[in-house]
Amino acid sequence: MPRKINLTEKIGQLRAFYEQEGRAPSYAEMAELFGYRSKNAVYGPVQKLLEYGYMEKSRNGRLVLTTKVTGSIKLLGTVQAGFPSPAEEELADTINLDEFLVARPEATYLLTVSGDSMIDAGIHPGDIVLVEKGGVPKKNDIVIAQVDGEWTMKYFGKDRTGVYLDPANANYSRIRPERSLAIGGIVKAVVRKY
Amino acid sequence: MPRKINLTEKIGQLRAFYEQEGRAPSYAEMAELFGYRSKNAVYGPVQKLLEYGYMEKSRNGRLVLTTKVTGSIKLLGTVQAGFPSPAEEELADTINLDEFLVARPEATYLLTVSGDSMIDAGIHPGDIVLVEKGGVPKKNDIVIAQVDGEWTMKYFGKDRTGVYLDPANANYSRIRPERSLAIGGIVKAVVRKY
DNA sequence: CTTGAAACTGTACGTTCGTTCAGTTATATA
DNA sequence: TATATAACTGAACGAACGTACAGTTTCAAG
Repeated sequence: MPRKINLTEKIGQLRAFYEQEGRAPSYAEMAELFGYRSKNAVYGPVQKLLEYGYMEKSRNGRLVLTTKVTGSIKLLGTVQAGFPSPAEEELADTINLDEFLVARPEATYLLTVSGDSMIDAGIHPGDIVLVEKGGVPKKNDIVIAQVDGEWTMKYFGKDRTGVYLDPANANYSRIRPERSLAIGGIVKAVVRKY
Repeated sequence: MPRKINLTEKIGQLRAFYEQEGRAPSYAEMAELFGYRSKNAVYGPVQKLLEYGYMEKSRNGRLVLTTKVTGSIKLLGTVQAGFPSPAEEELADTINLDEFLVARPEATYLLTVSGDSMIDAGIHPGDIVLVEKGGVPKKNDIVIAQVDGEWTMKYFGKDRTGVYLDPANANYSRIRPERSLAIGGIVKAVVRKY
């Protein structure tokens, strides 16, 4: 039987290297990083890392680290089921919030929320919304819209009469555009920072 | 007077390269990317890009792109003031949500919220919270805590009697740990994806 | 038009890159 | 203990790398 190679440890070392250098190590650097005396020795582990999606090969043969290594947030397997104990450490992939939240980077921008018209949807003043331009809004999507010249954030809706916009706040009421309606984008995510 | 070089265009080209290759281009690749016939010609622009923080030099002389290029969300200058028109395009740096939200990557993990005990704070079931371990909670911080053996998310508080935990839901009431209290972490951000 | 400064070209050099190959070492199973 | 298998070493190769330098082109100010 072949010897066992500890991938988890190497992933941690790659993570440390990336945090310092901002790039993937070369084969020679990996040899040093992993404690080999020959850079040829890393070909095995690299093959495994490629297979499991921790790195990819760029067009010129150079290696590139993926989100599973470069992401900044640990993804704990037990998160969903219960709360992980603070003692629980080690391994686990990392995730990148951008890739998680942003589908079309070139069409996405941020807005800081002002006003409380969507507060019953859990969107508070000061929150940040990720808005994606160019899509076609469906019923109950939250949209950024310019109604009769004024920008607002509302639930999108449509019926026989036409398009309407609903607030998520009992103090405001449904809006029906009289002259013009422009959709600035669809709200894809809300972020609140404490 | 020297000729003017268009940095904005080059940043866009770098962004496109990074999106495809997942790494920074070499000097030769930059020459091709920017339309120069000599890779020496890129030294000027690179100097500017370094100066303005769009790239950095790694230890071995290789270039590394920064968040301003690799980030996935456009940062529009006019966001705060009004809503940007969908037509508005071009330039502007990009931002990376991870760097924006996560201060200590090695101590941060994600939790999916279950239950409605924090709903009045705009934290709904299914939302994702970023939890940072190891800090000392202050009054009104939202914490993940294990009280008498059970994990909950609550507002943290302290008075003469000791530590207490407040829900953000009128249907629940203040909790005072009777036997044990363990702080699993402090909630640093809330993310909701639609 | 003249001129000077910067942008740009083309070439060269030593280093590091990814890759290959022959040979050695280590270890789990028989 | 013997042995097969994979891990690992060390050396070699052409290609690509970052850097340096001398020379040419470009363009705006005088």
